[in-house]
Order: sequence, then C-alpha cells, then structure tokens
Amino acid sequence: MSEPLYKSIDELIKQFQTGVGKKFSDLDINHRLTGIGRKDKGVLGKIVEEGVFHYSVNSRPEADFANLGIELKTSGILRTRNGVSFKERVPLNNLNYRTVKEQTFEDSDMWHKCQKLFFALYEYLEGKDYGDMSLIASFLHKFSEADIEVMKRDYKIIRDKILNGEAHTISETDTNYLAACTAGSGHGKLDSYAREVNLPVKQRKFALKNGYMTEVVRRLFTNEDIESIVKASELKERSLEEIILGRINPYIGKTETQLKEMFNVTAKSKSRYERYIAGMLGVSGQVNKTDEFIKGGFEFKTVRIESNGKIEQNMSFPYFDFKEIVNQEWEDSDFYQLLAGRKYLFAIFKNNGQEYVFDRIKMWHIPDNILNEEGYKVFSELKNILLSGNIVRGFKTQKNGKVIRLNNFPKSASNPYFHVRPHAEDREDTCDLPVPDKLTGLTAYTKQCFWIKKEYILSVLKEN
DNA sequence: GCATGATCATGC
DNA sequence: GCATGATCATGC
Repeated sequence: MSEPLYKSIDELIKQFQTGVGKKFSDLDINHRLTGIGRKDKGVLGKIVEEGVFHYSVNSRPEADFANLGIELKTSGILRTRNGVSFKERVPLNNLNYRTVKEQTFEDSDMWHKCQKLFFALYEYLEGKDYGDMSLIASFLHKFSEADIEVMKRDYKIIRDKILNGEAHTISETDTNYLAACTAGSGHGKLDSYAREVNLPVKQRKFALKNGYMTEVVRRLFTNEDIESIVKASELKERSLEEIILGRINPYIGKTETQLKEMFNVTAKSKSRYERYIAGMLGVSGQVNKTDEFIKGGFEFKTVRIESNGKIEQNMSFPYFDFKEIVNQEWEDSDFYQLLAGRKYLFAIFKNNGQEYVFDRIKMWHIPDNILNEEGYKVFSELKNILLSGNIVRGFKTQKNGKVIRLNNFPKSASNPYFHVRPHAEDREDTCDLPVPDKLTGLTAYTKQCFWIKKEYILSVLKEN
C-alpha cells in the first residue's frame, strides 16, 4: 500500500462506490473485526481506509487525502420513525490546550484538517455486530457560511475558557455545532495540561455535534423543506442565542389575545403556543424542525404557569417503542438522546387570571447527574418490567362502568424527576411488547412516554 | 390536591 | 393514519 491515489474528488467518490452495499466483514482485509475488535467502532474507519480506499492507516496531522484537502470520516446513521439521524457526534482532532491557546479558528489545526470532510456512511443496526453492517452512501461536506460563523463562535467560547484559566469547566453544552467532547477512557481522563495549570482539565476532542450532522444528513436523504431562522450576515454580529432571544423578547408581556391576532392563529389548537413562538421567529413550519434548532440541539417546549404559581401538567415527550427500548443501552436510548446535550428553550406563559401572557424564555439543559442517575434508574426499571412481562398489575372499575388497567410502569411517586405514563390517542393506540403481558396475555400495550415532573420544571424556572 | 390512566385536536 | 403537543377525568 502507498500514499493516497486519488487525484480528484470524482475519483474518490467512484472508488467509494465500489464499497457501497458491502458489509464490513467483506471489506475487513486485515481481520480487524475478529475477536475483541468485533464491537469496536473505532476500527470501522480503518477498514474503509484499507478495504475501500486501499491505503494504509495513519494518524498524520494533515487530512487523509492530503492532496485534495479532504478528511475521511466513517459514521453510522440510524433510521427511526423520526427520520434519519447520525448515531453520534463526529470526532475531529484532539484538542491540544497549548496550541488552541495560540490559534484562532482560522489557523487552528482543527480547521486546517477538517474543513472538507468526506463521509462514508453505514447504517447502524441495533444489536448486530459491526461486521454485519454495510456501507450505504457517501457525501462530501463543506460548511456553509452561516455554519462557519456559528463554529467560529463555538471555537472562541472553548478557547476563551482556556485563556481564562477555566479549561476544566469546558462542557459540550457550552457550544452549538462544534463541541469539545471528552476523550479517553471513562470520559474523565485528565490531560497532561491539567498538571501544567493545576486544574482537573480533561482530555478532549473537537467534534461536530450529533444534531449538526443529523440536519446535514436529513437534507441529503429527504425532500423535507428545512427552514432557516437566521442569515450568515446576522451571525457575524451576534450569536444564535442572542438572535433567537432578540426576536422573541419584544413580545414579552403580550397576551394570548394579542398574540393570536399578531400571528393570525385562530384555532384552539393545543399547539398554538408553539405557533406564537414560530411567528416571533418568523418561521412558518415547526420551530423544532428548523435548521438551527436541529443543528444546535435546541428544543422548544411550552410551559404554562397558572395564576396560583403552579404548573398544572407534567411535560411529555414522544412515545417510545417497547421492543426497541429493551435492546437499547442507556446512552443510545431515545430518552437519553432527547435530553443529553440538548438545550431546552422553555417558552413560559403565565395565567394572569383571565388569560395566558407570554412571560419569558428560559434556556435550560439537564444536569448530567440527574439524567445519568435518576433518568437511568427510571429507564432501567422500565426495561426490567418490559422484559419480565409483569406489566398489568390489576384492574379497577370506575363508577361509570369503565374498566381501567393498572400497570407497573415507573410511577410519579417513585421518582422526583421522571415517570412513565401513557401518550397515545386512546387506550387502543398501542405498540408491540417484547414479552406478552403475564396477567392479560396482551402482546401490545398503550403507547407510553417519559414525562418530566412539573415540580422539577417549576424548580428549574426558579433558578437564578 | 395530586397521581394515574386516558384521551383530545391539530397538522403533516 | 398517526405523531405530537397538550389536556382531561377519576378517585384516593
């Protein structure tokens, strides 16, 4: 094997095509997937380099196809009922704290190496060995002008923390598209820089966030019209968050009657609060489906506070698939993905006694320990119940004669943050069970979802 | 008053 | 037809 042999992007794409449809086990010419390598996603990139592009594995600082300035990334994508998404963030190069201190975005090693990325995509199949998964497509990714503006800001946030002696406080949630994620064993390994500054600075890598890549691949795979909220020129002046809040803040204090008229919302739709915010942002479709929200991992949610200062309803999420959930590891689960690293925009509406008034936006992300301790508990409990088949606990006949089913899913009373409750059109709106219910023999059960408790949401709103 | 199970209304 | 965001209704 020798140096890269591809003189043009076309040649590169043509060569990749010879691998499309092939399983990793067929491309694995150096038997990297035997034994312990069977479960190691790190070897997939090497297999593509050797088995598809026929060059030897290296870890040089320049891009993989140096003559073309193209870096190769091998990534898994998922197909779910919500559409296609990237399985995880895309790691770029290591974050060298000493050199980042010296480098602006434009002259950073990261940008030099990664401004053109060639993605080799495979479809990730839950529960299967990597050898059984196949390459399905490729694309060359170049960053748009607007993307680069957001990434510049992200880079600056990370760099400023290092310059200010706060490198140990870097978190993935600090930034929107470009992240500094932990690297090394157990996500807690200290960098050699830690000794130099005498702070617990972790080993990190630059990475493109999962949401960013998901939006990119959605544009590629679907014909969905994805709306943008901001222009590249605006991003030169202000951050994404500043622009979003800048559009919304003028409407603080407006009553529902006023908002309805302003944004021509006539229906009693339960999604009308979302329509008001869409109007404020100037988008016609769903706020959560815009380019910037998907890329930046922003998630819009309405919170209504009653005149007594309380929240009446818990916060729901999309229903989960019983069969899928029992096969999912915690960090791959929909529930984890929905909360981890997401930045929630709570649009708060307060009841003034007559109607709801738009109060403010609260940006929030879930603390790691609550998700990984309490969330994990509820998730594991749910998984055990589904696998045991002990779902229905009994029945209750109401006065009107209706028989209600009582279940064993994690209850509100058992956890201060999360619980599991139905989220369906009605009781007959069901999803297949992995194990039939022992008491009733039911093979499908009313769709359920995770709910965040309203008391917890209220406590979050009271922070600061 | 709250926990729990069930269901509504819209829009894609 | 059904996913989603949201709300209702009973009874302890």
